[in-house]
Amino acid sequence: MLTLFNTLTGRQEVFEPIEPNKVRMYVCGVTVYDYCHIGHARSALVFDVLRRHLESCGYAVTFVKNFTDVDDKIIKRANEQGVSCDAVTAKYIQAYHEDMGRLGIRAATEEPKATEHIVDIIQLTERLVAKGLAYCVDGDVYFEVPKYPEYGRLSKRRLEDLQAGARVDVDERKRHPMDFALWKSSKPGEPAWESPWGPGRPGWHIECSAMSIRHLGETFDIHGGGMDLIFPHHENEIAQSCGATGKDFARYWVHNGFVQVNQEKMSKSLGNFFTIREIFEKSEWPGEIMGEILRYFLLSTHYHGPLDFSDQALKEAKNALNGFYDLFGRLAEPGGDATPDQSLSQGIDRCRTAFKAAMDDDLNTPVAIASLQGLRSDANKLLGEGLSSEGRRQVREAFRSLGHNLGLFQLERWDFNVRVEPASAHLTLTTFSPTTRMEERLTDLQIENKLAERIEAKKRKDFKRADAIREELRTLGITIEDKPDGTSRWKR
RNA sequence: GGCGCCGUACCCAAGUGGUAAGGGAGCAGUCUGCAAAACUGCGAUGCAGCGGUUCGAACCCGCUCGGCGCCUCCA
Repeated sequence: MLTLFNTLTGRQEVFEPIEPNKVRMYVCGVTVYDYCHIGHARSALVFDVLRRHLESCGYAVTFVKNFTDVDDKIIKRANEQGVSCDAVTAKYIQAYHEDMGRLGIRAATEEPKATEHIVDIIQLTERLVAKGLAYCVDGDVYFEVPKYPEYGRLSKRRLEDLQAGARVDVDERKRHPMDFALWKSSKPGEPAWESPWGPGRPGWHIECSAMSIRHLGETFDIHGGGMDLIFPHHENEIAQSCGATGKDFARYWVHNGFVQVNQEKMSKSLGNFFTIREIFEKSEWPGEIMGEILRYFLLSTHYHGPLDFSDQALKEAKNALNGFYDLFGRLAEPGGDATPDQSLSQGIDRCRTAFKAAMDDDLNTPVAIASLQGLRSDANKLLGEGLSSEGRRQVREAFRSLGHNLGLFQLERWDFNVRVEPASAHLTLTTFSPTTRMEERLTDLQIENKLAERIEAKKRKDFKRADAIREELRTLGITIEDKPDGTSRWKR
């Protein structure tokens, strides 16, 4: 039984979908005017994992994640670069898919764009005007916040408190300082669509209301996004949607915590943010592995809390992952013919049960990972006692199927232990220097040949030569492990 | 000024009333020609501090200290 922390009620609640066996979920995506940073990655990953878990619980999940492709920042960026807004948004939407794809984040069921829903947005705005909840001034349309008495319910704020803290110059044409734009008249050169109020473009909040209603209906199950969206964005979405439909909007509101650097929120103004592609580009590990490391790192903390990003944290994630793939490597080697031990199936069952319980408990991924570590430990012990081929297959399969819920353990091969120089251990925005360049790497065949030579040397008891070969490979980032039967295995 | 979050061992991190999961790093041992990996053992008498409630608190209440976020675009 899945429970989720619901921001709306401020407590963890049992999840019950509106329609049995079906879940409709909307998550606020990104404004496409720049490359995504690791904070975007965390949010995308959290909801990717939520979706995977819902599916593993047997729900048919309709997952909608939008792109905001009309916005002040996009216009600014287009002007700076002397290109059209379309060019800007197309570029960063593609980059989004590339970056998230490298993290193993699956595409949503629907990924609507604001510009494709102008009609829906205008119609929703008209409904609000007709109901007297919105008004038009000089071609702009504003939502009149005091007309919606529930305003502040999600963010637990009172209208009076908000006014006291207002630090922004208030547009005098607005009836109330907190009123927000549904529709903005366009200046010359800006993207514009015809509307009952003249040429203009949508405000930020209205698009999510329009798109979620279009794709999921007026009331749906889960609405998610980063913590910073609670106010004002989600608060405004609720006001618009409920105001227009008179019905409940989303039933469960799920928000993920921030990625921080040195205990501070990553932000452009502080200059302490890392884009996803920069992390991949500067990584000393191959892309597939870096993706899994990042994923493991991002899931090693509960989604609701803050998460500090650092070079060391990444390295710890990588070390932890090494242990798993080390095991998988051994599991891939042939074992005996015996029927798998009973303790094996008990170990796997124990892990499955613990894993499910952790995920059901508000997506407690750190505990879910701990359950996998427990199975790793069990499997290593069984391996020491001589696990059969069938047993090995079963263990690997358990890791693969459970790991699938987190997007982990799907790789066939894991070239790890690429050497890292201590000097590059500080991730100061520009470091991440690879020690072993790809072109310097030995091919598998070259390594096998070296290994064969070393085994010969060992047979001759020429340990000096054997050690020299091992040292030679070690400097190239290859680690050799001798097995009891006289043969060796290697890894990067 | 208002609203809210956080503070658990060297590091990361679970735990929301019943006596501190897990991982990483470290140390010791087993194994090994030597290693590596694996396995075994060691590691918070205490959960920022001080009070209070309770048979019992990291968990509840109060105060203090420290850090952070939101109230403006923001995952």
